[in-house]
Amino acid sequence: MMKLDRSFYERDTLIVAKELLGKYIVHSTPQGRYVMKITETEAYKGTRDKACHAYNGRLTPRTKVMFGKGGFAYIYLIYGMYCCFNVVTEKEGSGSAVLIRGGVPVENKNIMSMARYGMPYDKLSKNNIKNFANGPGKLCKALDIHKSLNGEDLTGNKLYIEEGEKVSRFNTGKRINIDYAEEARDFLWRFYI
DNA sequence: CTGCCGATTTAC
DNA sequence: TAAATCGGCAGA
Repeated sequence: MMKLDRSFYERDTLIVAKELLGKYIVHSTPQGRYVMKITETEAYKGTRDKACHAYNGRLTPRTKVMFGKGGFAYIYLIYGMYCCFNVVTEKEGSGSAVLIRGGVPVENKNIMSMARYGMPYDKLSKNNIKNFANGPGKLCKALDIHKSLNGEDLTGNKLYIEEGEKVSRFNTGKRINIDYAEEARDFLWRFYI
């Protein structure tokens, strides 16, 4: 399947966020390929977006990757225990990214189930399956994505995104858990299937 | 250096 | 409904 190249990511963050729906995230490891279809994204649009870590040009060791070229992984630790996986978008200096908020397993469900729940996929309850990766922390756990992959080039061979399934319809809503972001709180920058 | 708090998840 | 849990960031 076709890997997305730099030009895909170096576009408007809202467009990238929408077009990422249905695409496949691939984490290639010695244990195999962890593959998930993206079902939920949120756009964080640079220095003018009060919900974005790069708001007001805040350039710190953590946000540095966001200010780089599009098509790199921005991965950070949240609440001291969960990772969030983002795709850096637009041109260098923009400070924009798309948060991958949810997905469903596509291939190698067993190794992902082991990473997520510590048990094989066919042992999972209906609830386990429903909650497999319907949140950014859960998705990272299932894909075995951790902070050491921060800054990884998504046009490389370790962590990348492939063409996936065609998505004809999707929903739009407010971004989750950014109540502090004043007017930006109401932007409809969350997209989900 | 100190102190607060978060783009969450899970258990009670 | 609230605890878990700690790195990042701002302010002193």
